[in-house]
Amino acid sequence: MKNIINQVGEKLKAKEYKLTPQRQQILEVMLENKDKHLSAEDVYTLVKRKAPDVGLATVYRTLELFLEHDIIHSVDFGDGRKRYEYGDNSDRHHHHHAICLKCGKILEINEDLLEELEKQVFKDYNFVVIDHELKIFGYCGECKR
Amino acid sequence: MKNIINQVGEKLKAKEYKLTPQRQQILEVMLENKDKHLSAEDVYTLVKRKAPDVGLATVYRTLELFLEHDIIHSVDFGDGRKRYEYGDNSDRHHHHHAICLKCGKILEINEDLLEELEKQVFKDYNFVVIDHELKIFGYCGECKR
DNA sequence: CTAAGTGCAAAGGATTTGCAAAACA
DNA sequence: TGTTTTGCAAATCCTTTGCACTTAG
Repeated sequence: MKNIINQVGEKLKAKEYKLTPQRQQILEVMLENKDKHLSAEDVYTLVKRKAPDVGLATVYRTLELFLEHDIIHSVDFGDGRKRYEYGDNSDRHHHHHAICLKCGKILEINEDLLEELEKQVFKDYNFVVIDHELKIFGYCGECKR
Repeated sequence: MKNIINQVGEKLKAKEYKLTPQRQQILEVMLENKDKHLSAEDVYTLVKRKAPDVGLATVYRTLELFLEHDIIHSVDFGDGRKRYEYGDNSDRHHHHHAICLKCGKILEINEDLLEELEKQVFKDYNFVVIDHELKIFGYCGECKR
């Protein structure tokens, strides 16, 4: 993980940004929670545990910065807040979410099931697909009866 | 259209709700803009033209009511506000959006391209699909070069 | 040293809510 | 008449911004 932090540090430095302790802590939190979908508030709470002095505004500003540099990406489950995940957008192309309507659990669907569909959209609508975002709603194994 | 308004009126009355003039105006606006994706503010502006006295809160409350009764449904393009369309959720199942990254135009993709995918998600993840929502990002015919 | 980054508190935008007045059934 | 519904304004929630202070490089 140290490795990744350094890599990201280089990535930022290359673009005239500083890798401050706050940014590093926020990055660590994102790395430690790769599988979660953290809201800004969640990140704030987690970072506070390591560094009680960080401000919420810094968290927002840092997430925005990471977003611009494709260090993280954001998803929106329609619950009124953005959620963030470590990893760049190219991952997202092959990574969708199934949201359980009963327990709220979110499954990662890690296949790209939409290649065929993209071709079809191009053919039928003359629309060049760059990215897509798919949310699936239903019942997970535990909640269906 | 009168027809549809009456139908919806019955639908509401059957459930102990009243079809007030305000609600009727809001419904008319939704019907006159089937193809658009109106925000609450948009609806408010349009309704004001017919009935200058309606309040924004009433618009929000009415949209919420219509949503609960499957008269309209909502979509979220991630721009920080909900958007509303006439038609119930069963339409949505066969109705997706392609969003142009350059001009912002939104194309309706009116095919269900995801039947196969639903089967696969059930098989691979033991997840019963009730609904899905697909957003496609890219360049429309006019904007691609 | 000095531009970039920070924390705080205040501002912002979308949506919700409390409440007294108004209106449907 | 008795609930519902309304309009208004205030409140709320998430996010952004202004500003004086601090810090990384």
